Parts: sequence; structure tokens; C-alpha cells
Amino acid sequence: MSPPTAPDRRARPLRADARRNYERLLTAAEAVFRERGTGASLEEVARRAGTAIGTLYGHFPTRQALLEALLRDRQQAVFDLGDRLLAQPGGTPEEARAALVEWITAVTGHAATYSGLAGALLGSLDDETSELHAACARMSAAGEALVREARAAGAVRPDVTASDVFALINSAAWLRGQVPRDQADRLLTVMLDGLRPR
Amino acid sequence: MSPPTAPDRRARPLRADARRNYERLLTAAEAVFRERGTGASLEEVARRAGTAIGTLYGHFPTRQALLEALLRDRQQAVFDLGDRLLAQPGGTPEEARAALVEWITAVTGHAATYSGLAGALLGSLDDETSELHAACARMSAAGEALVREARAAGAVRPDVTASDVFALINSAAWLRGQVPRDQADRLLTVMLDGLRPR
DNA sequence: CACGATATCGAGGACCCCTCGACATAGGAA
DNA sequence: TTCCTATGTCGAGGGGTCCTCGATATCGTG
Repeated sequence: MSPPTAPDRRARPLRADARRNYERLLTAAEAVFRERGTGASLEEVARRAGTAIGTLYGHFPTRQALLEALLRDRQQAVFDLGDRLLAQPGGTPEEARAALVEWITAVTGHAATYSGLAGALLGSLDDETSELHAACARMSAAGEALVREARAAGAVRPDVTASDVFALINSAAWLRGQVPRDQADRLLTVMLDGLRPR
Repeated sequence: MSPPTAPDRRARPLRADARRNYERLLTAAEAVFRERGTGASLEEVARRAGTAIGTLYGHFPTRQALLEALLRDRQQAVFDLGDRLLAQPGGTPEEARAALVEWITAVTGHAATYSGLAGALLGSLDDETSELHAACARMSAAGEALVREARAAGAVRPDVTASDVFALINSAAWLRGQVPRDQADRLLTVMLDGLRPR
């Protein structure tokens, strides 16, 4: 059943030129996506990296694969935050709410890294084929645990689900790409208040 | 200063074939935008209307002009609702809040007509060159009056502006294009609750 | 019915997506 | 060191979209 050479989970190291191009592509993509959003031209990315378009596709078969590689470190930081928040006490309503608010704020910031990212993330949640799916699922799971604690402590309205919170986060992040920062922050506060029990 | 033939505000009637194509293009655009969102291919629209692409551009110089024509009736209905709500009493907090909630709900539905529309509307608010600008400004103005009344009645938090409400409406509409309808509705409720004074 | 004024048409230039066969080269084996 | 091949890179090319504009067709009036 398994191929002649067992498919190593850990990829063999890239050739030196490949590693170099990989890094250049990531650097270029970071700049281009920041300027033009996640829908930006991939030919522009390759051009700015000084590689041929085929090289880009060689390293990143899809736009989402590129995005995933670009976000990897940031996503790890978000996961770490989730672990940290879940390790904290969180017994009182105040604690539980503070943890959830910190989580929502952080993930909103993450999803607002590039314009267009929020939509991609939200869309990846139930698209198993997306390279972003795993990360979304993991964020969603952490959110779920925090929502459960907050609900148990009576710190959020009982009809709100983890999936609602994830959606709300992404709509707040979308807003950050559409309106001035201070306004987006104010509206995030409004949304957070809306989460309180009535 | 004015051109030889004074530029009639009311356009002269279209030629019969032109009128026919205009209608066909609108019908096709309605279908295509509904299926694929406001970013859909205009060549597809022309194709489906059975006209050449140049004919489409002849009638609608920009995508937003097409969108504006497509939305005209709906937008009128929204304006009418605004007038009606403003004509109502609205003295008590309950009345003022109910009016604002009805307005927000209606505009959210409007902005969710096609996926991508919310972003276009929000972006048109401070882009005078957009064909959607006038309608946005008018909706914004109606919202402003309703927010003012609600605030005077103590029915919304005092730090929230009309522009915030317009932004919130559009983020709720954006959500409607990303998640199931019932979830979007639930989250609109959350946002509406967030608007209450603390 | 003829003749503008109005519209329509669609090729074409510029850009983008993505694939794939021809070509280059890093880096281990001899 | 040299050679060989797995691993990478390249970029033309097919297919798509946007938008323009000169050639062409059609409406509707005098």
C-alpha cells in the first residue's frame, strides 16, 4: 500500500537554491499581501521575489498554501496564547470573561493581518481541502474551550456558540480592513459587549 | 461654459434597441451577481444578456454604475423606510430603539443582497467618485438621524456614531455572505445588544 | 426612404491564473 | 575532481478577465 520509499513525514531538506527562493517568495508575498490584500497577483509576488512564476507554484501549489506558510509563525503565537489562557484559573466570571476577551482581541488582530484574510479563514473552517483548515480548526477549538468556561461562569450569553465567536472575530477583522483603526476598535468593543449575558 | 446643447438633466429616451439591451443586461447582472457576488465577470453578464461586451460598457461605464442601476429600486425602498421611521414619534427609549433596530435590520438585509456588496457600500461612503456614493450618503444620513434620536432617548451607548452604525451594518451584511443565515441573524442580535448603553 | 444620430460589435492590448515540458544545477558518489 | 541525476527553475502558452475604440449596423425622423 505504501509507496516504495516510505513517505517521510518530515520533508527532506530543500536544495540550497530552493531554500533561497522559498524565503524570497515569502518575503515578497508578505509585502504584496500587505499592500494589496490576500487576493493580490501572484505574478507580482514572483516578480518581486525575482523568480519565475513556475517557481512560486512549485513551492506553493495554491494561494492558500502560500498564505499558510506566511502565517505559520503568527498562528503559532496565537495557539500559544490559547494554551496560556486555558491554563489560567478562570473560575470567576471576571477571569473567564477577561480570558475570552483577550483571545478574541488577539485572533481579531491576527485575522486582520492582510485584508481578505478574515474571509479566507472563515471560509476554511469547514473546507477540509484548504491548507488553512487545520489552523482554523485549532483556533476554533481553543475558542470553544474558552467560550465553554465563560459560559459556565455566566460571563457570556448562553445562546452564543464557539462558532459564533469565530464568525464574530472575523467580521471584526474584516472591519479593520474597511474602516479606520480606532473605529474598528470601538466596534469590537460593541461586539464584545453584545456577548455579555442580557 | 455650458455645452452648445444644454445638458438636459433628464436623459433623452433611449432608442428601442438600446432600452432592450439595457433591460437584458440588468436581468443578466442580477442573476450573475446573485450567483457569484459583485465581483463576478462582466463578460459573463454580457454573454448571458446576449450582447457584446462593448454594449455593456456603453450602458454601464463601471461595475459600480451597473450595481447602482441594479439596486435603485431596493435603495428607494430603504429610503422610504428611513422617512417613515423618522416620521414616527420615537420619544420613548423603546420607540427610539425599535426604530433604530428596524433600520439596521433592513439596511443589513439590503447590503447582503449580493455577496461583496457590503464592502462596496462601505467603501463608497467616502469615495465621492463612486456611483454608489450618493445612495450611501443618503442611507448614512437617515441612520444619523435615527442614531441621534436613539441617543437622545438614552437607547444607545453615547460613544457610538452614525458612521459606526453604518460600519456595523455592513459587517453584519458581510457575515451573511459567509455563514448560514440563522447564525448571521444571531450575530446581528449580538451586535444590536452591544449598541445598548452599558 | 434616405440619412444622421445612436448603438452595437468584437478584436486587441494588458493583465492574470496555472500547467508543463525543456533546461539548469546542487551536491553526493565514484 | 568529475559526472550524473534527483531536484529545481524557467517561461511560453492556453484560457480567462478588464476595458477601449474604430468599424459597422440600426433606429426613427424629416
